[in-house]
Amino acid sequence: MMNITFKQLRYFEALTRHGHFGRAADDCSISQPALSVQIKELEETLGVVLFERSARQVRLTGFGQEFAERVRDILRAVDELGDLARLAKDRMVGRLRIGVIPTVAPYLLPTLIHQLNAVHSGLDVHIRETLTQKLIAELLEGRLDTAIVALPVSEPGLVETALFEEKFVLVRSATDASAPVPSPEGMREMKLLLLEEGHCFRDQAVSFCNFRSPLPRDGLDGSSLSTLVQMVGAGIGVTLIPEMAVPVETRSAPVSLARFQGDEPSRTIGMIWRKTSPLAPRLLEIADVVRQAADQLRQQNTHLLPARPVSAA
Amino acid sequence: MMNITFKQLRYFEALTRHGHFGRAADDCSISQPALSVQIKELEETLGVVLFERSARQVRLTGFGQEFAERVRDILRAVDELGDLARLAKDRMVGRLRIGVIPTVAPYLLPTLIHQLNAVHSGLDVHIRETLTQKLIAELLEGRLDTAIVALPVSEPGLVETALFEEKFVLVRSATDASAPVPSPEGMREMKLLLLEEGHCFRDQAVSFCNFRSPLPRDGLDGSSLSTLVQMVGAGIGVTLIPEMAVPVETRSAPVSLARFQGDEPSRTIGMIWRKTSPLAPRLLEIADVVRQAADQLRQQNTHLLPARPVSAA
DNA sequence: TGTTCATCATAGGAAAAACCTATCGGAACT
DNA sequence: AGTTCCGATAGGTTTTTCCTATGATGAACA
Repeated sequence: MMNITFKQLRYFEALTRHGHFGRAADDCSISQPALSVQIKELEETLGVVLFERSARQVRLTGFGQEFAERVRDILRAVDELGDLARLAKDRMVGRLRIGVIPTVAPYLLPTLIHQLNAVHSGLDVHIRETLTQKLIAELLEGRLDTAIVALPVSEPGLVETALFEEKFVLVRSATDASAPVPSPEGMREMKLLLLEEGHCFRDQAVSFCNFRSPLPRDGLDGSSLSTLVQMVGAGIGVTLIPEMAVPVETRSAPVSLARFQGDEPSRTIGMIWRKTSPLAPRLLEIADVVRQAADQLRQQNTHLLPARPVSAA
Repeated sequence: MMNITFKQLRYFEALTRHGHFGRAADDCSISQPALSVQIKELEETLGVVLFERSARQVRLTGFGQEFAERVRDILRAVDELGDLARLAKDRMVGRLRIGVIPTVAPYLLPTLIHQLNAVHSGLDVHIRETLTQKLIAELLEGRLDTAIVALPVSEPGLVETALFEEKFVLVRSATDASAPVPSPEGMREMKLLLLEEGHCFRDQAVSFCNFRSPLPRDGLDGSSLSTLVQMVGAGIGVTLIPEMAVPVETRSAPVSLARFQGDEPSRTIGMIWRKTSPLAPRLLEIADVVRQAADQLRQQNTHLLPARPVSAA
């Protein structure tokens, strides 16, 4: 036997309102016979008569009344589906799950979240802070919509877009403030404090110093940039941090900052998401917001950063 | 633009369950392309992408998840419509509004309601007791499903079916118990107590006695059979009541009963409903139940009724 | 690195459903 | 009786849905 269709319920509802086949049909912009047939088919499908037709009027049966109440609820729910979609289409709406690496999150997020709320109010932002590898895994599993990491990630299945570049600065004990800035090679002679394994920033720092073989483990890896800077302030060694971390991390420790000469070390921060993500257009907009947030941060912080020494050239 | 259809929602729901176009299509007993097309059409109607398709898996988007929850609710509600109808079809169910005239209601209803509950449990019986004219009006307005009245009513738009016939018996003061039973003509010499205007039973009594002109109003019309019998017991006059009323009404008054000789007065009680009523088949069943109830009443009461005097013939 | 496999999308024609115009039939009003 | 109103029915047309066949793409495999 036939199935109940949505049209039938719409026609049924119109007929309950008008109590008249012709007028209900007009209301539905179809001919009267079309409506008659659909109502009849609905009744046959149900096996129950919904209307009592007399020459004078069309009236709901007892069952029809009960039926009509439920139908109204259903039609309203379906209309709401459309509304929901229309809203989701216009303003960006719903959950947006963003992953961020630990060496970026604490510095970028306050500004970023503020901007996101301003530009896309109604967006429900969820943040996940963890290492790049986990972010990529969660992204691929569909548990994140996008992630902010250091590029490149070169993961097939993901696309990446650059957001900004950030240079690394040298953090030394305050007492070393006037000492010459070492070259990358010179760094090898110094006690360089690094983040734990798994942080991409660790690898970036190591790569800059051209260490060839695995570093001797000395048990001094820090779990955050904050820890590293505190250790430097205690005179244990030197470290690198990204520009963006400067205002937050160097405020409360007796350290001095220095830029490198020549090619300064740096990394590119970017956004990644699944190639197949239907959010892609939205994510491009989000990426713009992130760029603006980073710009804003940079401008606020310029005065805190050390001037770049003029190269000897 | 297209409208959302139930098919689309059904297909959508299947796809959320299987996460695989081919298997979902199987589940819906259609081909994979048919399902693909419908899902795509749904997405286009909404203007929102519901699924993220990758080579490995088909996953709901954030919006899709929200959408899916609502869709599930809607589909369940639609299925319940079918269930509701199936129930209504099988056992007789829902409201049944019965009107009954006052000279029948008090005697028939206790037994009838009991029987109805026994035979059609789940039937929600509403009773309305009032005069025939009002019953007919309410029936025509659709505020009653059927009525139990004295036939004929001869109302175009209504059909009638006979239920049972009931004879009228004479109620006299207990002191008149051995007096001869008067003929219809003899009744005219006696003080006959009647119900108020509007009761069909009044007209039936008057008609039996062959009164030609309007009766002189003497302010003694009773509002119920019970009142009339009490008045008879007080020696004010005589009256007629239907057999069915005997057990209830003559228990507590000093009156005697007598049957008439020759053609006993009587009336036919029947059921009426709108010609157009879709309940007609059900009402025929109900009518049978009423007949059974009346039979049962008659059997219970035989011993209380006076024997019919042998005609002089 | 090319091949195969799995999976979803697209195309074109066929089947089914929905619709429209015209007409019938019954009830009510004149 | 004639007329009007209104819903049901019939026949043919348009629209929608579906199926088979095939394309396209990315993943797994050799």
